[in-house]
Amino acid sequence: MVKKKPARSKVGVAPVQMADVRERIYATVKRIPRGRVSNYGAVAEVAGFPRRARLVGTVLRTAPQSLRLPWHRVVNAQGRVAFPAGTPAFQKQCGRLETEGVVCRRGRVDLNRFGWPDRDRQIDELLWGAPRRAR
DNA sequence: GCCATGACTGGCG
DNA sequence: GCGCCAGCCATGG
Repeated sequence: MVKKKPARSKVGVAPVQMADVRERIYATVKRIPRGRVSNYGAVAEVAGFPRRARLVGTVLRTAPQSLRLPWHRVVNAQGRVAFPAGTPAFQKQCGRLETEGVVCRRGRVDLNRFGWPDRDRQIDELLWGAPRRAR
């Protein structure tokens, strides 16, 4: 069976208030444990806004520095740093992750190992019957 | 108020 | 692994 469309339509997406959205996203990002990483889609979902990954990016980009958010713990769904390789932000993010024990090679991290929440790993176990250690 | 932009994502070649 | 594309949508000029 061919899944035709990813159905990325507005259907099923609840309307939200940005003030509330920001609060929740800030809180969610703060909840990411040290030494773990999450991705935009996951943060959005945990915060209660499924399919709003891009919104997380926007919120983080416009977040005041004074909040001291652990934004470096958020990467994209491919487990890669969202900034272009070589940029200051890229290097800073990668560096901070390594400081926390997250292996960041060429802007890439292993979500199976460091991903938060653990849903991905659980899916992996469902598929393979046993935890697979990524390298 | 319109329009381009982007810290996204998943599918496909 | 990489690039391109379509869909989505808040932000900023």
